[in-house]
Amino acid sequence: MADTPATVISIASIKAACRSCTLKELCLPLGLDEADINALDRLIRRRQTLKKGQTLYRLGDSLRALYAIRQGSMKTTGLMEDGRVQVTGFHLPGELLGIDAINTDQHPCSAEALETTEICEIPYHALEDLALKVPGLQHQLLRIMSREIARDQQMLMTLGRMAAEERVASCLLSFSQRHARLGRDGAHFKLSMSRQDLGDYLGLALETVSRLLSRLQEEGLIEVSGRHITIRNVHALKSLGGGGEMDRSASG
Amino acid sequence: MADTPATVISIASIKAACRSCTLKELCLPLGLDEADINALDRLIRRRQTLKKGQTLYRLGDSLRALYAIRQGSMKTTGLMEDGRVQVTGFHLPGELLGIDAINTDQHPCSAEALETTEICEIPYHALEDLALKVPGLQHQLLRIMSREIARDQQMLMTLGRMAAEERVASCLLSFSQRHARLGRDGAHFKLSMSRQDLGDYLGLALETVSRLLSRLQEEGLIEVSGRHITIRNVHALKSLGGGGEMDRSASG
DNA sequence: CGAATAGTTGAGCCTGGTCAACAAGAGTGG
DNA sequence: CCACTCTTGTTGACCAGGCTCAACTATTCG
Repeated sequence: MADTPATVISIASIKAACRSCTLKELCLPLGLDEADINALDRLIRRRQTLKKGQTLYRLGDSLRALYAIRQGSMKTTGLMEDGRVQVTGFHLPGELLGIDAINTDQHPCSAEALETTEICEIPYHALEDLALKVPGLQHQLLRIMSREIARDQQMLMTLGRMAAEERVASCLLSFSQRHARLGRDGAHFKLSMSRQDLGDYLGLALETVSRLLSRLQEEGLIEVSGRHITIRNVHALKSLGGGGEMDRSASG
Repeated sequence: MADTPATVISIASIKAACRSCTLKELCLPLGLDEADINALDRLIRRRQTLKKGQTLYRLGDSLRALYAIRQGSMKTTGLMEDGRVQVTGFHLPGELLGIDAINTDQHPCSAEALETTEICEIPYHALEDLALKVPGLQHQLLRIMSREIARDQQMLMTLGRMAAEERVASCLLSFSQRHARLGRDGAHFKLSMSRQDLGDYLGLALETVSRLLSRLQEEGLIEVSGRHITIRNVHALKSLGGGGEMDRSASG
């Protein structure tokens, strides 16, 4: 079985290559031509698989690479001295992690897999160098960072000005839209995070999240069965949650 | 008086030039050498002065330029359909506005002057082009955007997990630190925004902000006289507000 | 100087947090 | 495959932080 290593490597690298990745229109390669994607490909270190609960990096780690999610999901969390947690984001395939570390070369948050998750590792300094040579890549990188800023600011509004029920509705809509963009059913999905995680994301107690999911179900807007969510009335949900996280994203 | 236009223009452009700007170590020019700063200078459109209440751009405006604050202060605000407001940031000299618009080429928030404010306008597409040629500029741009993401995520923690008194303390510390970085007295400063603005930033009612400023004064941590704030006990304030907005900033 | 805006303080209420008990899944080993 | 345990989720009772409404005071601005 050790007689065809070249073939094995080649198959592996094709599988992981950006140019054959179904996510390339959602990820860094967006807008790049074949040659540029190949250049990007050369720089990407091959896949890494994390199991549920494993961390990709921790608060304070120095920045070595950015990470793109191929499959699965992650959460990023910030921490206060007294142990209070804020989930700063849930991340789905095609999304880029670690960009908040560029400023200080240290990660200001930790990233943990919510389920078995596959990751592409993109050495950061090489990426920056390549971005100088590939205008489309620089642009896409700036766009992704700008999108993250706009998303976070939308989240500031969610936390600062929305009532608890609105926050939960907004969050569900966001998941729904992001699932749909991945080509999945936006009306039915499974949450990969706990009620606690949702509460730490939405600035609510886990009991409140649970109660509000129940209430939204009673109101006929959704159906809940543990972590399985079915959207029953998108319109009513939107009138509560303000259209979800606005995500005038990379494809706009 | 119209007989020396050349001289007048020249003086004006020297005054506005990045290379002679006291803020260059806090702004885009950080880390650039003389030649690169000059290239950046050529691209910057000259100063514009906004009076209190004037807007630099509004939600939905298309992105033409980024803006650096030379003097004064601004707030950026997001809006919900029903009129609820979230202040997404207060901005002091040396800070860059508009980077959240890169993603969609449209500003997702409005920017309004809190007092008489001077602005440098940096045409965005020209800046992106220049960043391809000047590695230090690309890096600084990425850093500034990364810093904004880290700041916003810190703010998510403030809104999601801090009690009202902690939020106010954290906000005051942040102002204090940013004033100090501008070479001003970090222990005594004048707020340029109303209690309403602070509330819209911190996710609180304006009455709550007012009450908590009074309470912090009673507790001996600060002195308040209208918009004049004196920090009396930084340590106690930090133990409340968690060290202010972490701002391991551009100079790190 | 008067009007309008901004800030302070009080009273009462309500949303969402805390504490607690229980139920339902998920993972493990016999 | 089932029993046991541990984790996760649900629901209730009660409490309190912060919001709303309101009256009053202090500034700012014309």
